[in-house]
Amino acid sequence: MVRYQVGIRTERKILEDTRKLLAEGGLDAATLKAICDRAGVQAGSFYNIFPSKEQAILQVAREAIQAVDPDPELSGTETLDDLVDAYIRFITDQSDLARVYLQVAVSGSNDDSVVRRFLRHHVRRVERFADAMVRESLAATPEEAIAKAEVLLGALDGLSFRWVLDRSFDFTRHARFAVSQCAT
Amino acid sequence: MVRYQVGIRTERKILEDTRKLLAEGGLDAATLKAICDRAGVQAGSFYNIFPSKEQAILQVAREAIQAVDPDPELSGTETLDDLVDAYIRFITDQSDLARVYLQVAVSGSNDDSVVRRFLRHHVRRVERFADAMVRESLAATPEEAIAKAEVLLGALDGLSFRWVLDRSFDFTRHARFAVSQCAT
DNA sequence: CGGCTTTTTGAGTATACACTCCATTTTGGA
DNA sequence: TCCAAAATGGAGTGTATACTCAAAAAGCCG
Repeated sequence: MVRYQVGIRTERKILEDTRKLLAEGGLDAATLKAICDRAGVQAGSFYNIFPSKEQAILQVAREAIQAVDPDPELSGTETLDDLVDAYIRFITDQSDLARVYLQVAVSGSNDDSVVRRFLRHHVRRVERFADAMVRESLAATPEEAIAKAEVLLGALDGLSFRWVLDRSFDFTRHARFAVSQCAT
Repeated sequence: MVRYQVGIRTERKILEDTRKLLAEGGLDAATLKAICDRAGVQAGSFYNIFPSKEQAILQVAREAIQAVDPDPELSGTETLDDLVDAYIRFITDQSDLARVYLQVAVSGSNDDSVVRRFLRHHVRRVERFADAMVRESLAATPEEAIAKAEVLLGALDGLSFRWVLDRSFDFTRHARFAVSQCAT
C-alpha cells in the first residue's frame, strides 16, 4: 500500500488538531466530531487513516511522552540542572502536551499498554536523574540516588499538576527550589 | 419537605455504591445504569434524590477531600510528621478515593467550580504544612515555609500519582524520605 | 490520457448515555 | 385510620457518540 502525499498530510493535520483539542478541553473535548470538524475532514477520512479514535489519541500521547526528554545523545554527560531545565522547558513551553500527558496517564487506566509505556519512560528518567546526581556527588550510594531522583521527579510531576490546575502558580521557581533542596 | 427514613437510607446506599464503582473503574465506570443496578434502584429513584449524576459524584469527591486531612480540631498543634502520616494513610487506605481525586481534578476542566474547590483545599493544606514547619523551626521565614510546603506536597502528590499507576511502588517509604529531606 | 490505487465524502447505523414522566406504592405524623 | 407528602418502578425520550459503507473524487505512474 503506497500512500499518497495528501493522505499523509491529512494524518498530520488530524494529529495536530487532536492535540490542540486535548490541550484545550481534555479528553472529553476530543470527540470524533470535534476532531473531524477542526481538521476539515469527514468521519470516513478519519477511519481511512486511523483504526479508532483511541489510536489517534494514543499516538498524540506517545509523541507527548517523547517530547519531555532532552536530547538522548547527551545522556551520561548532562548535569542535574540540565535535566531539570529541560523538564521546566517542556512544562512551560508545551503546556498543552503536558496536560495531555497527565490526562492520559490518569484516565488511561483502561488500557494497560499506555500505563506501561508511561512507567517505562518514567523509570528511564529516574535513572538519568540518578546518574547525574551520582556524577555530582549529590548522593552517597546509587540506591540513595534512585530514591532521591524518584522524590525529585515526584515533586516536579506534582508541581506541574498544580500548575495545570492553576496557571498563576510559579512553576519554574518552585521547580528550581525543589532541586536546590536535593543539593544537601 | 420532611424526608423519610427510607429515602435517606437509599441516598447513603447510592453514594456508597458510586464510590465503589469509581474506585473499581474510574469515572467511566460510574454510569447511571451501573450505579442504579448496584444500588438496586431505578433511575427515577436516583433522580428523586440527586439533581444529576454529576452532583452525586461531586458529593463522593467532596467526602474524599475531607478524608485527606486529619482532624481539623488539631490544626495548629500537630507536627509535620502527623500531617504526612495522615496523607500516607489516606493514599494507602483509600486509594480508590485518591484516584477519584486525581481524575476529577484533571478532567474537571469543564467545571471550574471543581477545580476551584481542589485549589482552595490545596492552599489550606499548604498553610497547615507550612505552619507545622515554622513550629518545628524547619524554615527560616514564613515565605520559605510556604515554598517548602508547596514542594513537599507536590512531591507527595507526584508520588501518589506514581503509585496509582504502579501499585508495586513503595509509596510510604518514598513519602517518608521526601519529608526527611525537608528537615535540613 | 488510461487505468489503477488511495482518499474523501456524507448519509446512515447502532448504541450507550443522562435524564424525564407519571402512575403506583410507601411512609409517618395527626 | 387517614392522608398528604415522599419514594419508587419502569417504560420512554432525546441526544451525542463512535463507527460503517458504497459511491465519487482525486492522486500517481506508465
